[in-house]
Amino acid sequence: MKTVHKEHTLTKNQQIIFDLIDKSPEPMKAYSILFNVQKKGIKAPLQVYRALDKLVEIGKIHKIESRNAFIACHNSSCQMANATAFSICEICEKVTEISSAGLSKYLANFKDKDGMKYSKYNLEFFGLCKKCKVK
Amino acid sequence: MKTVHKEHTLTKNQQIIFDLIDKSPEPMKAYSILFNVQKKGIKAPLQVYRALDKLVEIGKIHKIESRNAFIACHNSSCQMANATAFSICEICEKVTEISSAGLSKYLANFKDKDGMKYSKYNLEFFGLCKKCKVK
DNA sequence: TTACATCTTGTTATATTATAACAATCTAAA
DNA sequence: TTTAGATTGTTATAATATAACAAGATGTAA
Repeated sequence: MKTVHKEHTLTKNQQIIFDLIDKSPEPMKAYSILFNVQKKGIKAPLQVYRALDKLVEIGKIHKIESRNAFIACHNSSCQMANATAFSICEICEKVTEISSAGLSKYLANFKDKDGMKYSKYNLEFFGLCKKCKVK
Repeated sequence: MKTVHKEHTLTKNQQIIFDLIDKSPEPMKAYSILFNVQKKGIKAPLQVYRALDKLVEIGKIHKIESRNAFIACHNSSCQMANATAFSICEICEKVTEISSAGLSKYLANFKDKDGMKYSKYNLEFFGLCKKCKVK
């Protein structure tokens, strides 16, 4: 029941909700998650939001801010919690996490006009996915 | 009453709401905007959201997705509507629009692993602003 | 000018997303 | 085994956003 690393130990609710998001082919919204886990005893929005907050915090999932939806992290789990990039299809709403060493290096080293650096960022690209482009 | 370019002509509600946001030193939330324009006859959330939608569409304002708040565009107005970058202070919540030719060039030319390019994106950097860093 | 299409408005109601507050329970480590 | 801290369950409510529809304004073309 326990994993080796404490930082990855999920509580029951967290595990249930993570499993659901992880299996979903698309980002899930909080109340859709709630609906799906009610049969497992999670009945209230707060129970969902608390688990989501924690999962985001430890990097197991990410929030797609422009969609108010959540997806599981597949970039060697939890390392990318503070530096995320996604592509979002404006037609089918497919979301893909971008893992590009070049991009993350560029952004982590970016200095604004005051010379300030930022190790934490969220980038959302919008366009058409391959499938929708063809149509 | 009319400006030279039709695409910049604002309706009464749009103008009232844009002026308010433009004067604000910080991003404004929809219901705070509503509260502030009620004395000018804008009484319902939908009137605010409709104006906001239009102002975002034509690039006069931007939405800070992670904060559900809106700020006026100061990058030669409306040209940056589809390619936005901001720095956000995690303590005082100060938000600054980043206008960096290098950054926008890099992101506009970024290709994902499928070779796909995206002309539209939103980037939010998080950190501490100068003032909050000192404290 | 008139008539039409389109856009914008005003309004009520409601949907969706998220948090406050607090008592009870569980868990990990001393 | 006790105690501090995290997590849970629960009710209520706050904050953000859209649906639906009637009425009014505006541009344009005959």
